[in-house]
Amino acid sequence: MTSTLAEYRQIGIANTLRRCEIFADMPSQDLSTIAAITVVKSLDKGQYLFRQSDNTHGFFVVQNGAINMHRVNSSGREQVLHVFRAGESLAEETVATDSGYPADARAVEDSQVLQVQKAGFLALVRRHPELALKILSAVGRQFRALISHFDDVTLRHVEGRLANWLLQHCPDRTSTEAVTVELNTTKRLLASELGTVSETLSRTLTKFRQRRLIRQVRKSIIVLSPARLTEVVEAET
Amino acid sequence: MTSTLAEYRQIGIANTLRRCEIFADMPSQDLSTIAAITVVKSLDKGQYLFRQSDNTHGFFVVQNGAINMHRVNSSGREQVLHVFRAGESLAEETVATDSGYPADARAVEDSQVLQVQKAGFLALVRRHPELALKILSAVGRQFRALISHFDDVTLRHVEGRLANWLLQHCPDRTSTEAVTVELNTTKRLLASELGTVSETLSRTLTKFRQRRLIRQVRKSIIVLSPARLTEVVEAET
DNA sequence: CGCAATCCTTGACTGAAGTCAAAATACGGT
DNA sequence: ACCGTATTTTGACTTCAGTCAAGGATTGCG
Repeated sequence: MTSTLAEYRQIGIANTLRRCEIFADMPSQDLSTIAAITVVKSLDKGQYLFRQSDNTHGFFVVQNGAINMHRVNSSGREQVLHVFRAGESLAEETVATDSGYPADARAVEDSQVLQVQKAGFLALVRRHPELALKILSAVGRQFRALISHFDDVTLRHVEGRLANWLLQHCPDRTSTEAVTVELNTTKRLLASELGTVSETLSRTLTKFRQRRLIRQVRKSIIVLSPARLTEVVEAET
Repeated sequence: MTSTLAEYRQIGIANTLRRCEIFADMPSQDLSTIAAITVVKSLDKGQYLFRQSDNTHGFFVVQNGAINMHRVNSSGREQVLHVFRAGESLAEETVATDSGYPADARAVEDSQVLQVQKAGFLALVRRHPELALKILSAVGRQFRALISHFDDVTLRHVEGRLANWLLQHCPDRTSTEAVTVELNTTKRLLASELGTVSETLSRTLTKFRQRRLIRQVRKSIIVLSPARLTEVVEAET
């Protein structure tokens, strides 16, 4: 009876892991080995998954919800590094060092995350070297994503960033067909993902509306012509 | 005769590698295996080591000189990610993927770098899994450094960044003894490392001079009291 | 030594975007 | 439907830092 419950738990975990790029093409039996060293954490909205100063005990895979990784300055202003959603992994680079987490991470919705525990994972890596390469490639992805976000924030204006964000939610950036983008977060959160504040986001959306680039209905944004928005991104000084 | 030359080359390479954290505590014989898959590249000042779109063939260790890794926006403005100097390694995360380099890299002084070739290195990793963990920990370091630089640039003012940079070149941040920091680069380059332009750096140095925090003699900056500079960093709004 | 080229400094101006405040709108719970 | 709370929008203002321009200082080279 207990063993059946444990098996279910394992299968559930394995299914989530499979949705993550690191584990996507891993044989099922290896996956259950990983599942065995994994624990589920439930977080309420607003609760911290980790803080920069915490000791590290593994890395995480988001099962559902959203985890905001960020840094805070002394006056309380927050810089969002990334918002991780279902299937994304975070803090993988901590498995090889004892230097703490790279930033703070907080649930911005009620969330469930899997924690793949460091000790067990390291033991596994020693037996399966390809696993280290998988992690390395995941960390590389994060690294490139971070750089892209970095130069987005430092090298472009809010207009360009927003246009880009909208385009990432369009199936085809070159089409001239209207596309509806659902905004399933608050604008405040979107603003901070874009590295700005809600007032500026609001004003920028207004500009786009006036230029007939978008139309807004409640929490839906209708991109009237992805192609014209693409021009905005490229025309950026 | 030729074999003697080859041996010398190997030894020279091995000595450089040893100065890099990744290879610091590696047995000499493993190091020569690495040296065997390593080539030396000489770059003139201004010459590119790689561009973002290039195919990747390995990662690099700086032997001497300085390599500026950066991104450029459409109007030509550059955001420096890091300036790598002797003993530092870069682009390690490319060994596990085929996604190109994360940014552009250019020599800002005449430089020599070692290129550890990808194919050979990957073969080695399969035989020595700990090597993958070494690389992973190096990439983790880069990742954290990049995040720190990111929030420095987005979350602090030039004043705080400069103060911090000066303090990193002081043996003791809390001392009240004057310390001389040698500026062995142009101010333009320092400005871009700090994520600003030379005019702003110049003005900020002037402010510090007026507040009697520093004194300038040619290319030397005398920090009159590291402790007082530390206050500047912490007082940052 | 002297001149050109680069680098650095200073001033005046500009602009993007953050802050504060207040009004307007949306939303959940009873 | 109604009320209280949270979110969004708008306006007025501020500020940091970038740009442009011009003058001064350094440096290296012939």
